[in-house]
Amino acid sequence: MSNAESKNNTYAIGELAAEFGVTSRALRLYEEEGLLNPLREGTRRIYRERDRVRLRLILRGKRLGWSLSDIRESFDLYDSSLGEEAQLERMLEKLADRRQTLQAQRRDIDHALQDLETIVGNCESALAEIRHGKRKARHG
Amino acid sequence: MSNAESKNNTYAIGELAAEFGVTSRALRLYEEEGLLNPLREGTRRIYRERDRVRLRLILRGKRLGWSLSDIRESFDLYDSSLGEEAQLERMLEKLADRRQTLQAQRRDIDHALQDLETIVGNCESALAEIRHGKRKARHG
DNA sequence: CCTTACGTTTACGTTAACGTCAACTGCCCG
DNA sequence: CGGGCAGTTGACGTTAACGTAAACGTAAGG
Repeated sequence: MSNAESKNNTYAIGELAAEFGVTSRALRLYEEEGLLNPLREGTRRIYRERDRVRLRLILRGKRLGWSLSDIRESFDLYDSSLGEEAQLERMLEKLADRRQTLQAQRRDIDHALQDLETIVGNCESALAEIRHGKRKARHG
Repeated sequence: MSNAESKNNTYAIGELAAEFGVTSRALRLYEEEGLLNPLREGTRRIYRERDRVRLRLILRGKRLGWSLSDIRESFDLYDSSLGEEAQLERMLEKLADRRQTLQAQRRDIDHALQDLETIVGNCESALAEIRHGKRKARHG
Protein backbone atom coordinates (compact mmCIF):
# COMPACT_ATOMS: atom_id res chain seq x y z
CA MET A 1 0.00 0.00 0.00
CA SER A 2 2.70 2.48 0.90
CA ASN A 3 5.31 1.32 -1.52
CA ALA A 4 5.51 1.61 -5.28
CA GLU A 5 4.53 5.24 -4.82
CA SER A 6 7.99 6.65 -5.42
CA LYS A 7 8.42 8.50 -8.69
CA ASN A 8 9.20 6.07 -11.38
CA ASN A 9 10.82 8.58 -13.70
CA THR A 10 14.03 7.74 -15.44
CA TYR A 11 16.47 9.93 -17.30
CA ALA A 12 18.98 9.55 -20.04
CA ILE A 13 22.43 10.87 -19.36
CA GLY A 14 21.90 13.95 -21.50
CA GLU A 15 18.66 14.85 -19.79
CA LEU A 16 20.08 14.66 -16.31
CA ALA A 17 23.18 16.56 -17.36
CA ALA A 18 21.12 19.33 -18.91
CA GLU A 19 18.84 19.57 -15.92
CA PHE A 20 21.72 20.12 -13.53
CA GLY A 21 23.90 22.13 -15.84
CA VAL A 22 26.76 19.66 -16.02
CA THR A 23 28.16 17.61 -18.89
CA SER A 24 27.64 13.93 -19.62
CA ARG A 25 31.35 13.55 -19.18
CA ALA A 26 31.06 14.66 -15.60
CA LEU A 27 28.27 12.19 -14.89
CA ARG A 28 30.39 9.36 -16.27
CA LEU A 29 33.28 10.50 -14.14
CA TYR A 30 31.12 10.58 -11.04
CA GLU A 31 30.07 7.04 -11.85
CA GLU A 32 33.67 5.90 -12.26
CA GLU A 33 34.38 7.44 -8.88
CA GLY A 34 31.55 5.44 -7.36
CA LEU A 35 29.28 8.40 -6.72
CA LEU A 36 26.48 7.40 -9.10
CA ASN A 37 25.08 4.00 -9.96
CA PRO A 38 22.70 4.23 -12.91
CA LEU A 39 20.96 1.14 -14.23
CA ARG A 40 21.81 -0.10 -17.69
CA GLU A 41 19.51 -0.74 -20.56
CA GLY A 42 21.85 -2.64 -22.80
CA THR A 43 24.76 -0.24 -22.84
CA ARG A 44 22.86 2.92 -22.01
CA ARG A 45 22.74 4.47 -18.62
CA ILE A 46 19.37 4.88 -16.98
CA TYR A 47 19.26 7.34 -14.12
CA ARG A 48 16.54 7.29 -11.51
CA GLU A 49 15.38 9.49 -8.66
CA ARG A 50 18.00 8.08 -6.37
CA ASP A 51 20.67 9.25 -8.80
CA ARG A 52 19.12 12.67 -9.01
CA VAL A 53 19.26 12.98 -5.26
CA ARG A 54 22.87 11.90 -5.25
CA LEU A 55 23.76 14.30 -7.99
CA ARG A 56 22.20 17.10 -6.04
CA LEU A 57 24.36 16.13 -3.08
CA ILE A 58 27.44 15.91 -5.26
CA LEU A 59 26.92 19.42 -6.54
CA ARG A 60 26.28 20.73 -3.07
CA GLY A 61 29.53 19.17 -1.99
CA LYS A 62 31.31 20.84 -4.86
CA ARG A 63 29.88 24.21 -3.93
CA LEU A 64 31.42 23.69 -0.52
CA GLY A 65 34.79 22.96 -2.09
CA TRP A 66 34.84 19.24 -1.38
CA SER A 67 36.78 16.83 -3.55
CA LEU A 68 35.02 13.91 -5.17
CA SER A 69 36.57 11.56 -2.66
CA ASP A 70 35.36 13.76 0.20
CA ILE A 71 31.93 13.42 -1.31
CA ARG A 72 32.24 9.69 -1.69
CA GLU A 73 33.28 9.44 1.93
CA SER A 74 30.18 11.33 2.95
CA PHE A 75 28.07 8.92 0.93
CA ASP A 76 29.78 6.02 2.61
CA LEU A 77 28.93 7.51 5.97
CA TYR A 78 25.35 7.95 4.93
CA ASP A 79 24.98 4.52 3.38
CA SER A 80 26.44 2.49 6.17
CA SER A 81 24.78 4.00 9.21
CA LEU A 82 24.58 0.46 10.49
CA GLY A 83 27.33 -1.86 11.60
CA GLU A 84 28.94 -3.16 14.69
CA GLU A 85 29.88 -1.25 17.77
CA ALA A 86 33.46 -0.44 16.87
CA GLN A 87 32.51 0.67 13.42
CA LEU A 88 29.69 2.83 14.69
CA GLU A 89 32.04 4.52 17.09
CA ARG A 90 34.53 5.24 14.36
CA MET A 91 31.73 6.66 12.31
CA LEU A 92 30.63 8.94 15.10
CA GLU A 93 34.15 10.28 15.33
CA LYS A 94 34.23 10.99 11.65
CA LEU A 95 30.88 12.68 11.85
CA ALA A 96 32.12 14.85 14.68
CA ASP A 97 35.12 15.84 12.56
CA ARG A 98 32.88 16.79 9.70
CA ARG A 99 30.70 18.83 11.97
CA GLN A 100 33.74 20.72 13.21
CA THR A 101 34.81 21.42 9.66
CA LEU A 102 31.39 22.57 8.60
CA GLN A 103 31.02 24.82 11.59
CA ALA A 104 34.43 26.33 11.00
CA GLN A 105 33.49 26.88 7.40
CA ARG A 106 30.34 28.64 8.46
CA ARG A 107 32.33 30.92 10.70
CA ASP A 108 34.64 31.66 7.77
CA ILE A 109 31.63 32.55 5.69
CA ASP A 110 30.27 34.84 8.33
CA HIS A 111 33.58 36.64 8.57
CA ALA A 112 33.76 36.92 4.81
CA LEU A 113 30.27 38.38 4.80
CA GLN A 114 31.23 40.89 7.47
CA ASP A 115 34.26 41.99 5.48
CA LEU A 116 32.11 42.25 2.43
CA GLU A 117 29.58 44.45 4.16
CA THR A 118 32.36 46.76 5.25
CA ILE A 119 33.50 47.15 1.69
CA VAL A 120 29.95 47.69 0.51
CA GLY A 121 29.66 50.42 3.12
CA ASN A 122 32.82 52.19 1.94
CA CYS A 123 31.75 51.81 -1.61
CA GLU A 124 28.32 53.24 -1.01
CA SER A 125 29.52 56.22 0.92
CA ALA A 126 32.09 56.95 -1.76
CA LEU A 127 29.31 56.80 -4.32
CA ALA A 128 27.11 59.01 -2.21
CA GLU A 129 29.80 61.66 -2.00
CA ILE A 130 30.35 61.60 -5.71
CA ARG A 131 26.66 61.86 -6.46
CA HIS A 132 26.19 64.53 -3.85
CA GLY A 133 28.21 66.78 -6.04
CA LYS A 134 31.30 66.47 -3.89
CA ARG A 135 29.99 69.25 -1.69
CA LYS A 136 31.91 67.98 1.25
CA ALA A 137 34.78 66.47 -0.63
CA ARG A 138 38.35 67.10 0.51
CA HIS A 139 38.58 67.98 4.17
CA GLY A 140 34.96 68.90 4.84
CA MET B 1 51.48 60.35 17.86
CA SER B 2 49.10 57.69 16.65
CA ASN B 3 51.28 56.29 13.92
CA ALA B 4 54.37 54.14 14.12
CA GLU B 5 52.47 52.05 16.64
CA SER B 6 51.68 49.21 14.28
CA LYS B 7 53.65 46.05 14.93
CA ASN B 8 56.95 46.30 13.25
CA ASN B 9 57.61 42.58 13.17
CA THR B 10 58.96 40.97 10.07
CA TYR B 11 59.21 37.34 9.12
CA ALA B 12 61.37 35.19 6.92
CA ILE B 13 59.59 32.94 4.51
CA GLY B 14 60.21 29.85 6.58
CA GLU B 15 58.87 31.44 9.73
CA LEU B 16 55.64 32.57 8.15
CA ALA B 17 55.19 29.24 6.43
CA ALA B 18 55.67 27.34 9.66
CA GLU B 19 53.33 29.60 11.56
CA PHE B 20 50.49 29.00 9.13
CA GLY B 21 51.26 25.40 8.35
CA VAL B 22 52.02 25.90 4.68
CA THR B 23 55.23 25.49 2.69
CA SER B 24 57.59 28.15 1.41
CA ARG B 25 56.75 26.95 -2.05
CA ALA B 26 53.13 27.93 -1.50
CA LEU B 27 54.09 31.41 -0.32
CA ARG B 28 56.20 31.94 -3.43
CA LEU B 29 53.31 30.77 -5.55
CA TYR B 30 50.92 33.16 -3.84
CA GLU B 31 53.38 35.92 -4.57
CA GLU B 32 53.64 34.97 -8.24
CA GLU B 33 49.86 35.09 -8.35
CA GLY B 34 49.89 38.58 -6.93
CA LEU B 35 48.41 37.66 -3.58
CA LEU B 36 51.42 38.57 -1.44
CA ASN B 37 53.94 41.38 -1.77
CA PRO B 38 56.82 40.91 0.63
CA LEU B 39 59.64 43.41 0.76
CA ARG B 40 63.08 42.36 -0.35
CA GLU B 41 66.29 42.52 1.56
CA GLY B 42 68.66 41.86 -1.26
CA THR B 43 67.16 38.70 -2.64
CA ARG B 44 65.39 37.55 0.49
CA ARG B 45 61.71 38.00 1.10
CA ILE B 46 60.68 40.01 4.13
CA TYR B 47 57.10 39.53 5.21
CA ARG B 48 55.28 42.02 7.38
CA GLU B 49 52.00 42.22 9.25
CA ARG B 50 50.18 43.17 6.12
CA ASP B 51 51.32 39.94 4.51
CA ARG B 52 50.25 37.94 7.53
CA VAL B 53 46.80 39.42 7.28
CA ARG B 54 46.64 38.60 3.61
CA LEU B 55 47.86 35.10 4.17
CA ARG B 56 45.16 34.59 6.74
CA LEU B 57 42.61 35.73 4.19
CA ILE B 58 44.10 33.50 1.53
CA LEU B 59 43.77 30.46 3.75
CA ARG B 60 40.24 31.40 4.69
CA GLY B 61 39.42 31.61 1.02
CA LYS B 62 40.90 28.20 0.47
CA ARG B 63 38.83 26.72 3.25
CA LEU B 64 35.80 28.04 1.41
CA GLY B 65 36.93 26.34 -1.79
CA TRP B 66 37.94 29.48 -3.64
CA SER B 67 40.58 29.41 -6.33
CA LEU B 68 43.61 31.64 -6.09
CA SER B 69 42.19 33.91 -8.75
CA ASP B 70 38.91 34.14 -6.84
CA ILE B 71 40.96 35.22 -3.88
CA ARG B 72 42.90 37.73 -5.89
CA GLU B 73 39.66 39.16 -7.17
CA SER B 74 38.46 39.61 -3.63
CA PHE B 75 41.66 41.44 -2.79
CA ASP B 76 41.17 43.66 -5.78
CA LEU B 77 37.71 44.51 -4.55
CA TYR B 78 39.04 45.27 -1.14
CA ASP B 79 41.99 47.32 -2.35
CA SER B 80 40.17 49.52 -4.77
CA SER B 81 37.14 50.54 -2.79
CA LEU B 82 37.59 53.95 -4.35
CA GLY B 83 37.18 55.04 -7.92
CA GLU B 84 34.75 56.77 -10.15
CA GLU B 85 31.05 56.34 -10.28
CA ALA B 86 30.85 53.68 -12.98
CA GLN B 87 33.57 51.64 -11.39
CA LEU B 88 31.98 51.88 -7.97
CA GLU B 89 28.71 50.68 -9.41
CA ARG B 90 30.34 47.71 -11.07
CA MET B 91 32.01 46.91 -7.82
CA LEU B 92 28.73 47.00 -5.95
CA GLU B 93 27.34 44.51 -8.42
CA LYS B 94 30.25 42.19 -7.91
CA LEU B 95 29.91 42.50 -4.18
CA ALA B 96 26.23 41.63 -4.44
CA ASP B 97 27.14 38.55 -6.45
CA ARG B 98 29.62 37.47 -3.85
CA ARG B 99 27.09 37.97 -1.13
CA GLN B 100 24.64 35.75 -2.98
CA THR B 101 27.28 33.09 -3.36
CA LEU B 102 28.28 33.22 0.26
CA GLN B 103 24.72 33.08 1.44
CA ALA B 104 23.97 30.14 -0.80
CA GLN B 105 27.06 28.45 0.54
CA ARG B 106 25.88 29.01 4.06
CA ARG B 107 22.54 27.44 3.23
CA ASP B 108 24.40 24.46 1.77
CA ILE B 109 26.35 24.16 4.96
CA ASP B 110 23.24 24.26 7.07
CA HIS B 111 21.66 21.53 5.00
CA ALA B 112 24.79 19.46 5.22
CA LEU B 113 24.76 19.91 8.98
CA GLN B 114 21.13 18.84 9.15
CA ASP B 115 21.86 15.71 7.15
CA LEU B 116 24.80 15.03 9.36
CA GLU B 117 22.73 15.29 12.52
CA THR B 118 20.26 12.82 11.09
CA ILE B 119 23.02 10.32 10.50
CA VAL B 120 24.42 10.93 13.95
CA GLY B 121 20.97 10.20 15.32
CA ASN B 122 20.66 6.91 13.45
CA CYS B 123 24.14 6.00 14.44
CA GLU B 124 23.57 6.70 18.11
CA SER B 125 20.33 4.79 18.32
CA ALA B 126 21.92 1.84 16.58
CA LEU B 127 24.72 1.98 19.11
CA ALA B 128 22.24 2.26 21.95
CA GLU B 129 20.42 -0.86 20.81
CA ILE B 130 23.63 -2.81 20.53
CA ARG B 131 24.80 -1.72 23.95
CA HIS B 132 21.38 -2.37 25.43
CA GLY B 133 22.01 -6.05 24.87
CA LYS B 134 19.77 -6.19 21.83
CA ARG B 135 16.80 -6.78 24.08
CA LYS B 136 14.44 -5.47 21.48
CA ALA B 137 16.40 -6.58 18.47
CA ARG B 138 14.69 -8.34 15.56
CA HIS B 139 10.99 -7.57 15.41
CA GLY B 140 10.46 -6.48 18.98
C1' DC C 1 18.95 3.26 -47.03
C1' DC C 2 21.05 7.33 -45.40
C1' DT C 3 21.30 10.86 -42.19
C1' DT C 4 20.91 12.76 -37.64
C1' DA C 5 20.96 12.55 -32.78
C1' DC C 6 22.40 10.54 -28.84
C1' DG C 7 24.84 7.17 -26.63
C1' DT C 8 29.23 4.10 -25.70
C1' DT C 9 34.40 3.30 -24.52
C1' DT C 10 39.22 4.60 -24.82
C1' DA C 11 42.65 7.69 -24.61
C1' DC C 12 45.10 11.76 -24.66
C1' DG C 13 45.02 17.05 -23.44
C1' DT C 14 44.51 20.75 -19.96
C1' DT C 15 44.40 23.67 -15.76
C1' DA C 16 45.22 24.66 -10.92
C1' DA C 17 47.94 24.21 -7.06
C1' DC C 18 51.27 22.84 -5.50
C1' DG C 19 55.70 19.09 -4.69
C1' DT C 20 60.28 18.10 -5.73
C1' DC C 21 64.81 18.65 -7.28
C1' DA C 22 68.90 20.92 -8.98
C1' DA C 23 72.20 24.42 -8.88
C1' DC C 24 73.51 28.46 -6.75
C1' DT C 25 74.22 32.29 -2.92
C1' DG C 26 74.93 34.51 1.43
C1' DC C 27 75.78 34.00 6.27
C1' DC C 28 77.09 32.19 10.75
C1' DC C 29 80.03 29.16 13.43
C1' DG C 30 83.67 26.26 15.25
C1' DC D 1 88.17 27.70 5.68
C1' DG D 2 84.89 24.19 5.39
C1' DG D 3 80.34 22.95 6.65
C1' DG D 4 75.65 23.58 7.30
C1' DC D 5 71.47 26.03 7.06
C1' DA D 6 68.06 28.91 4.98
C1' DG D 7 67.03 31.32 1.04
C1' DT D 8 66.87 32.08 -4.32
C1' DT D 9 65.30 30.92 -9.24
C1' DG D 10 64.07 27.57 -12.74
C1' DA D 11 62.25 23.60 -14.35
C1' DC D 12 59.93 19.50 -14.40
C1' DG D 13 56.56 16.10 -11.92
C1' DT D 14 51.94 15.15 -9.96
C1' DT D 15 46.98 14.95 -8.85
C1' DA D 16 42.17 16.13 -9.48
C1' DA D 17 38.52 17.11 -12.38
C1' DC D 18 37.23 17.41 -16.06
C1' DG D 19 37.54 18.68 -21.77
C1' DT D 20 38.06 16.88 -26.22
C1' DA D 21 38.47 13.82 -29.94
C1' DA D 22 38.29 9.31 -32.21
C1' DA D 23 35.85 5.33 -33.52
C1' DC D 24 31.92 2.92 -33.03
C1' DG D 25 26.73 1.30 -31.95
C1' DT D 26 21.72 2.14 -32.29
C1' DA D 27 17.09 3.90 -32.79
C1' DA D 28 14.09 7.24 -35.22
C1' DG D 29 12.59 9.47 -39.33
C1' DG D 30 12.13 11.01 -44.08
